[in-house]
Amino acid sequence: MDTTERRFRLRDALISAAERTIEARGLSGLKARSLANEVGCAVGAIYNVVADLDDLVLAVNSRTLAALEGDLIAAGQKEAPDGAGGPIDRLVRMGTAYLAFASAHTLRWRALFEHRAPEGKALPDWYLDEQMRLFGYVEGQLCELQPHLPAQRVALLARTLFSAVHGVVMLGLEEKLHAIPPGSLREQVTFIISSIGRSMQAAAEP
Amino acid sequence: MDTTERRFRLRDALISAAERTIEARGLSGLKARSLANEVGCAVGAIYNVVADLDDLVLAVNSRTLAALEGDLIAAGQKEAPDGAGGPIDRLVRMGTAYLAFASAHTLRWRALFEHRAPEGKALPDWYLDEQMRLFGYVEGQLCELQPHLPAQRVALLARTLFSAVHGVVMLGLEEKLHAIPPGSLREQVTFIISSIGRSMQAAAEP
DNA sequence: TGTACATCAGTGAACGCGCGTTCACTGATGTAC
DNA sequence: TGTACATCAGTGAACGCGCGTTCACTGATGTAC
Repeated sequence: MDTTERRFRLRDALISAAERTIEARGLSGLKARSLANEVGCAVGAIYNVVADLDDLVLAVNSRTLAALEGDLIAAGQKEAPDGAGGPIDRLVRMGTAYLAFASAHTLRWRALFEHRAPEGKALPDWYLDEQMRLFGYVEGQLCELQPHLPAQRVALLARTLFSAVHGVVMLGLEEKLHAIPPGSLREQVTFIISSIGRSMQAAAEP
Repeated sequence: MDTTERRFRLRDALISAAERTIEARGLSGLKARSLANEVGCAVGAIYNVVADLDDLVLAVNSRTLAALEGDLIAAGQKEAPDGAGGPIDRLVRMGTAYLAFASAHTLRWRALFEHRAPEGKALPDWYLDEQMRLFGYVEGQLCELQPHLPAQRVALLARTLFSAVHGVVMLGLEEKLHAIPPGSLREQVTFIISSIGRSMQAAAEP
């Protein structure tokens, strides 16, 4: 086996192990030693293949974003079962998919938001691009809803809509305050998206 | 000076110092040694008066909740300058007050949500009660909006509305993705509250 | 008022732990001849 | 094919740091007589 191939495999194994660990124990449960133990290498070996544990987290988050993106695209393209199929309907399905993803991979999803770039070192461009791409899908729907809105405006509305949904999902999945039954969480996500969506639509027809 | 008086003063000084520290450096910036240094006592003295650093954080959060509550009440009672004054209008003012509080005390406000009870030890009742009280104000407005809704339902809607606003404020104040100008953040908060509020109102008149 | 004693707030060095990262070393792999 | 050598992945003990918490001690304060 090639030497660069070995390196690649180790790196990949580390990312996967980190992914599993974060999924099971959360971002703060990620430790160099147990990671090495899991993939069956020495602690030092990690640093042959990765600059930092932070690097590893970034790689995991990148995978998570990609998976989330896949789900959102699928949800946006899927034809509505009940026949209704405007942009609002697609947004609702995307929101529901977001909730489903967050429910299924809570800790891994939370890691996306918990992770902070270590003081002074900025996030790499490719990572920011991935984030932007996700917002893009929401913006696409909003453009369809209100074709004559300036792009700047659309970007802001997309952020707002995303943030609102995100907030409901985030606090909803927190065990803290008396857990909400999953069914009503779904209902609430649907409710706020269609509320806000209709409101945006109404604003377009004065 | 009485000995219990001295204890009380030290405790109070510690809470205040912790409050200032959290406001300035965030929850993770709170250290026993620098705290002791700030109030001018030895590290050990802290533990005469407080069980834990966690205790201290709880006390600070309690104060923060009280301050926030004060602002929300004021905002809810204040008469609308433009004359409009239904429950939706009051909710909008409360949401704006929430945003203002979070902007003015970002790190202290964030500490409310970052803090986790240390594995196994639950939060004290009085703390949970304080949280509940805050939700109560939102529920009050919703009841006025839809008087015939069952209490359970109102509670859920209040949570949803709060979470949505919270999400917008939280992600809006994050520097991460290209800071949003404060003006448009305010506008967006107003927008989602009135969207959701109108939607709830409409649901009441079938 | 003075003296002896007990209490307990106050002290800060030291303990203990967790953990990321390094580094001198080893040994397998690949290359040159 | 065989031998000598160089490279570099792999090793894991050790370093270093941060930090919450403890604990043996000290000295001020309050109390009893």
